[in-house]
Amino acid sequence: MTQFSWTLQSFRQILKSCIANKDLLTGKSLHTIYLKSLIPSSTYLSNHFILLYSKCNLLTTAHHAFNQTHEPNVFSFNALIAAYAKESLIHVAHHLFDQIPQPDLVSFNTLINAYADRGDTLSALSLFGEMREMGLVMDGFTFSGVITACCNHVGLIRQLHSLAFSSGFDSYVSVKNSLLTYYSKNGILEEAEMVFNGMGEEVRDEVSWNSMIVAYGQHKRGLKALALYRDMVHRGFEIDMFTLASVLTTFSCVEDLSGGLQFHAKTIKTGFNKNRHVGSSLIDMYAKCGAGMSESRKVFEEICGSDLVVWNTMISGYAQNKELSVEALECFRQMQRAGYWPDDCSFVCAISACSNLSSPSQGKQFHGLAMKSEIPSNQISVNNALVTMYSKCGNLQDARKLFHRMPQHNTVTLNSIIAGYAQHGIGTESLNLFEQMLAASIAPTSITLVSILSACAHTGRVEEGKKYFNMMKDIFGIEPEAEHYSCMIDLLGRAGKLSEAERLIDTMPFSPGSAAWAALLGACRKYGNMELAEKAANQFLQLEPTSAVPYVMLASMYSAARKWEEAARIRKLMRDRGIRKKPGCSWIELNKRVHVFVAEDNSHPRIKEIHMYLDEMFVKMKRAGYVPDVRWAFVKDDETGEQEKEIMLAHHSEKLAVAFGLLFTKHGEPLLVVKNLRICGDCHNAIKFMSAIARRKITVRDAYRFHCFEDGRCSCGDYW
DNA sequence: ATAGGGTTAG
Repeated sequence: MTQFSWTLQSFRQILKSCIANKDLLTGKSLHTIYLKSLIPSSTYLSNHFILLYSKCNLLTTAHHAFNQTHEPNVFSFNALIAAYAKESLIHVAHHLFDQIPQPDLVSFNTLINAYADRGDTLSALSLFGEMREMGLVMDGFTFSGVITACCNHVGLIRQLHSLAFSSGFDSYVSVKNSLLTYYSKNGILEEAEMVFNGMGEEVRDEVSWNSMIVAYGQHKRGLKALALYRDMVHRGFEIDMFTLASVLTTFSCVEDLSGGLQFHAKTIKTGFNKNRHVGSSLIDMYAKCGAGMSESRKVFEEICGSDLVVWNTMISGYAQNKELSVEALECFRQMQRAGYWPDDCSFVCAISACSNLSSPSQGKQFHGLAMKSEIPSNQISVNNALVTMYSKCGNLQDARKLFHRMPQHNTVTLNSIIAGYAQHGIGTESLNLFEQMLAASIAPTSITLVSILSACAHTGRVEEGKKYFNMMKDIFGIEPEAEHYSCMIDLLGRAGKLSEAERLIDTMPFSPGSAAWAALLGACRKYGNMELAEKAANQFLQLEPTSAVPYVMLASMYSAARKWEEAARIRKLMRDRGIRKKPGCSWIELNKRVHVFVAEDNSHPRIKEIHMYLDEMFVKMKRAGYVPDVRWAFVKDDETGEQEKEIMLAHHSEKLAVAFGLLFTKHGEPLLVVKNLRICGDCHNAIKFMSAIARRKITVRDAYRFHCFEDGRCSCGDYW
């Protein structure tokens, strides 16, 4: 008898260590021995086999072990429910839950947490209600789980807060910590602070401190976050990878590269730079603080055993540095080759890279791949990225189709489609959707307003723009930011209301940024207001001393006004200061390859044919009434003749790209050309003629909006 | 109970 009980006990002990070490091999042989042995079936042992298989992600085996359990108890059910919840098979988990004769606290907590993970607030809450009706005892885990499940609903969080208070559950630090976290995530820093301060020194633990650091970072309070970190060090708290990762995200949020560099050194000293969480925070920090991706890459290569999130951080870094979008897609493929399955996040980043590139063929490929991989939950963000992708690839029809087919919309979905219509100059649709949004009581965000105001600006809707701008603070509760003011200055200036635009810039509640002055400068150019242009250019230069934009603008304005000496003076100034015009660059996709053209650059292999084609085209265009507008030729010296200027114009990158497209695609096929800067005025006129002569639909996406040329007309109605 | 990745504008 003693012999036998010793065996059972040794079984228990070995099995426990197998679970702790995820030692499947030993565990499985133990299981075989157990089944064949004469040991009477023990529910306790069976349950631990279920746990083992669940921990090793062997769901089917775990279920099989459950079926072999002679008298499954609540513990057996709970173990299996946790296994299914881990695999996101919540329906099965709930079905099992329903079969438990008397679910206990752990059963409820497990299922509530599973629903919280999926963001299913309603199901979590109904379980919580059931518990209360049954009078079942709760604990801190129950509350933390329900709070997590309500993470997007401030109202519910407040209610849970007061319930926790009245029932005494707020004495659990974990409950306070999750309240703090979710108040902050919902944008209410004050309440998070109140929870943190209300805890008092003796209650706060590392989790509270780390959570509060993250909260300050999320609200761009970099100094506060750092002060808190120093306080932690001062008080002798252990600085672990949680703290380091939390502080690093703060640097990303406030784009503080020098602070980030200092912390990088700290992570190397402690060896945490090789940790996945800390490492990906470092990668993200470098990517977001404008250090380019070379630093990120170095960190990436030092991480011990990367995982999906680390890869996604790299992909997203490349995609966010827009000019590295090709590298983003390359990184996605590297990840696949390394054996990782892309998740929704990987797809969002890759699709966004396709939007940056205006590469419809690759975008479509990712669309298909995402559909095939049946991404669980959060499909909505993949679809949002796709809506933008189709729109930015000039295919508003498909963007709209997808929008209507989507099973669910959120604010980002609406922002995306509203922006799509705005960029295509279809102001009516943007405003319609916005009104629908308001009617459905969906709160617009600051980004929605940027899109709406720019939709008004692109289509000359001055009164509506003013109306919405004035509603921002009082009706929508959105404080106008620099971007909104720039839109308004653009809106007014473009409509010829220059003095009103100037008044707005002078009466802004904070000092205007470079974008505001650039908008005013653009308007001055359109209306030939030299005096105001000088002022705007000077202000702009103070903020961005290395930019070529104001020089180029002023020089061309002086030339247009036939003030040659002034134009020459500006060009000399620019030369003397060593400032160079950012080269215009256009690209077009053909047979899944991107062809890039730079003005005056003859490196494309087919450039001879392109020039010949353009020569012939110009003859036809001039016959149809095209007159080259040499004001748009940016000459470097002052002796350039008219003839030479015309040739320079003819070699602008957008004309080269369009000509290439016309030459090498099937007749009738629409073209999409993308330009890094704003389209030039002469090209805008020329492409109208080209669209009529070649009978093609030609879409040009510039840095600002879409121009869709057809039959000699542009969709912008020449209002740009 | 805390830490790493995402979509929208300009």
